[in-house]
Amino acid sequence: MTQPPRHLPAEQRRAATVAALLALAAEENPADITTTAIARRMKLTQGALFKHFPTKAAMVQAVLTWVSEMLLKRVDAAISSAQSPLDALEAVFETHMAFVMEHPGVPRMLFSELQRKGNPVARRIASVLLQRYAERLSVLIKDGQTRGSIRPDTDVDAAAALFLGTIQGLVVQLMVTRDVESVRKVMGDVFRIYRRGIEGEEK
Amino acid sequence: MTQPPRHLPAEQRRAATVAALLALAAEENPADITTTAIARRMKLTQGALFKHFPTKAAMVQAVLTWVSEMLLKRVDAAISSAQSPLDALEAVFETHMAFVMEHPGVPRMLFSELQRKGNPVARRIASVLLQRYAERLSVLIKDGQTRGSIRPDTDVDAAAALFLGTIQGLVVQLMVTRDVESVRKVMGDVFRIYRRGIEGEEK
DNA sequence: GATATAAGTTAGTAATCACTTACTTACTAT
DNA sequence: ATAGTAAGTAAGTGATTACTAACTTATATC
Repeated sequence: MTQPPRHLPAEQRRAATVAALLALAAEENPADITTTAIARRMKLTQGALFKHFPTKAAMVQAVLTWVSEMLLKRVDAAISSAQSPLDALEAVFETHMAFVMEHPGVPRMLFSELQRKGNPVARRIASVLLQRYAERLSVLIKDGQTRGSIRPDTDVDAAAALFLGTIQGLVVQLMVTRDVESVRKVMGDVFRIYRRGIEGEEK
Repeated sequence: MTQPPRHLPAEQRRAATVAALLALAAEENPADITTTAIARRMKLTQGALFKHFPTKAAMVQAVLTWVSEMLLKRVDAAISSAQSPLDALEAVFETHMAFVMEHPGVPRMLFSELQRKGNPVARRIASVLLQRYAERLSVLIKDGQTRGSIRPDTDVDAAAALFLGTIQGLVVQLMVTRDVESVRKVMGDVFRIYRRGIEGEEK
């Protein structure tokens, strides 16, 4: 057992803080997480955190920035490796669900910050992420329509909103049951229904 | 202008507290709402609240109980007035969306409490609500399958999860944009995609 | 190996939280 | 009318919060 060294370079310590905050967000309401709890998780005193972040809000912002970059990177990779728009949508769905199941704190954190009144910087990061995500979905759906694999009368905004809804519904289920396996089992069927909902007449 | 009387019977005061808490939940993260804020909204001193509720948690529980009763009542009414399972699903969808748009604090409160570690009573109320809701959906979907209006190979749990997802996706959009009109405009199209996803071959 | 500095600890701060207590006001029943 | 009680106020309580200041330890550079 080699425990991590007491002293860590600033950048690594910041990364560790992001990880700790995200791990805690998986367990309790992000709004209830204290700086003391974050420090305890990192086996650090609370004051040490403020050598690396000016405020608690800055820690939250660091998490959201990390999530934004990570998620969009994975989503873009999924899109570019797919053959068709419908395949791309499925790949994005699977990538997103995998990311969420790896990091259950992610949707909770996002949701919590979107609800919040204060900390407009965090709200902005979260809402820009959703905007960019929706933009990519929009492109895929329109592309599918011109290729004929997606029904031309499908409303693009509705299809994008429902795509996020497929994930959200599963996330809610994950939050209630806290059972990753049951979600993993049903997620394929959920996407199949969505796919059928937007699919064109023939393959 | 007749302002409400300073002294209110206990039951009415409790109802007013539920309304105030729900109204505040529409504006900020439910976890950040203080008893002082609730009292201020009711034009009452903070101490007065504790004449009617033993703890703040009890206030939250009262809200969740109110939401549970109200939502299930409306959902059951929608189901019983519908002609077919698919119509019933659409009626439930519209009823639920109407309820959420009337009371934007509802999904936020539910979500917030489902995330929370403590207050297991509130968590239980919320999770029982979702359970009962899912049970009703399950009945409708199975009924539709025996009647042929819903594809027999549709996974019932997946269809129920995605039904909640249709609403969740719109709720998230509502939280981000805070624009009721744009949501109202797109919700019909969203349900149409869902319906198409589970529908049987012919009408 | 001395030294500068980055990283961490300890022990605070004021502000804010849920909740309480002692007292006052309004309503109701006799 | 008066007494009893329900409802509300004012001013607290200790606990907890994010954040800070003074001091200590570790690490890297020359």
